[in-house]
Amino acid sequence: MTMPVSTEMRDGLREHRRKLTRPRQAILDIIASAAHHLTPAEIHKLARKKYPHLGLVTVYRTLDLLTEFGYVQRVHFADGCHSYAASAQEHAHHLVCSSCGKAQAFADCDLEPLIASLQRKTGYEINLHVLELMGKCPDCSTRAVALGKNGKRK
Amino acid sequence: MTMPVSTEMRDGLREHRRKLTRPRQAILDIIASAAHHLTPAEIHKLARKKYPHLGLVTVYRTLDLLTEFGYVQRVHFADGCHSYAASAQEHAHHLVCSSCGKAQAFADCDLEPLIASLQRKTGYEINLHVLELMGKCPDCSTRAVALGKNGKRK
DNA sequence: ATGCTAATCGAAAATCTTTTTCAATTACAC
DNA sequence: GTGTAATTGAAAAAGATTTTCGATTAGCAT
Repeated sequence: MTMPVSTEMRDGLREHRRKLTRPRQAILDIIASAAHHLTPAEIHKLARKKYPHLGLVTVYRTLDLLTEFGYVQRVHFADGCHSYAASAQEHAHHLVCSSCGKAQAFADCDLEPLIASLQRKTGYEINLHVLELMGKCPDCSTRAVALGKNGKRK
Repeated sequence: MTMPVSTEMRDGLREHRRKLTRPRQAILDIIASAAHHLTPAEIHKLARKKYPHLGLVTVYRTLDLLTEFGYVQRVHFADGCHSYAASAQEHAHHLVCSSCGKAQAFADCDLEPLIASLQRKTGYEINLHVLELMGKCPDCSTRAVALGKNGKRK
C-alpha cells in the first residue's frame, strides 16, 4: 500500500525467482521514482548515473520482465508508443499532457458495461484494454494564455 | 454515408489541395478495402501489386497525410503500435484479437462521464483518447478448444 | 492541347529503435 | 566457499522511420 513502488518490484522479482542485480536496481529506482513515463533510452541515460556500466540492452530486457510481471506499463500516445511508466496498481491508465508530456495515472476506468456489451455482440473474450487520454495540463494551459499563441510539436 | 471509404479519402485529398497520384491511389485502395489493420510494410507489399514502382517512403508519407486528415488511425496494441486502419467514422476504436490479430472497429465508447470527472479532478483539458480492447476472437477460441493447449506468441 | 509550378515521387543514405548472439560475470541457494 | 543457472555488456544484426535530393507529375491557367 504505502510501500515504495521500487520495494514492490524487488519483491516481485524475488517471487518470480529472478535475481536482483545492480543493473536492475538502478533501472527499478529510476522507473519507480520517475514523475512521468520514460522511453528506454531515457531510462538508460538516467540509470547510468547510478550504474555507469549499464547497457541499453539490459534496459529493454528489464522492461520486458517488469511488463510481464505487471509492474510497468507501456504508455500509448496518439502518435507512438515508446514510453513506459510504473503501474502503481495492477491496472492503470494515463492522462498525458499533449504539450509537455507530463502524465498522471488513474485507475477507475469503468469500462465494464462497454466490454460486456461488446463481448455479447462480437463473441470476443476481452481480457485486456489500452486506454489513454490526452489533453493540455493546467500548467500548459496557463502558460499558453500567458504567451499568447502556442505552437505545435513536430 | 454509404459512400466507399476510398472515395471519401479521395475527396478529402482534393479538399486539402493535395494531389491524387497513382501511388496514393494504390495505397488508398488497399487501406480502404482491408479487412483489418496493416503495418506500413504490409501496405507497401499489397499496394505494389497495383503499382509495382511504389516506394515504402511514400507509404509512410501517405499514412501521415491520411492520419492528419483523420481518414486513418494508428491501432494500439498492448505490445506495440505499428499498424494502421481506415477510420470509418471520425472516431473509432478497435477490438483486436490477441491470437490472430484480426480487428473489428467500434465507435460507441461512452467515455464522457469518465472524461468529465477527470477534467474536474485534474484540470486537464482532455481532447483526445486512445481506447483499444484485446481478446480472443470467436474463431480463435474455437480453434484453441479444437487443438487443445494453445501456445503464446513470441 | 500546352506550359507552368508546386507537390510528389523513389532511391539511397542516415537515424533510430529493438533484438540476437555470445563469451564473461554474478546472484544466490546449498 | 562452491556450483550453476540467470544475467550482463558489447557488437552486430535486424527493423522501423526519416531525411535528402534530383527527377517526375498532377492539376490549374492559359
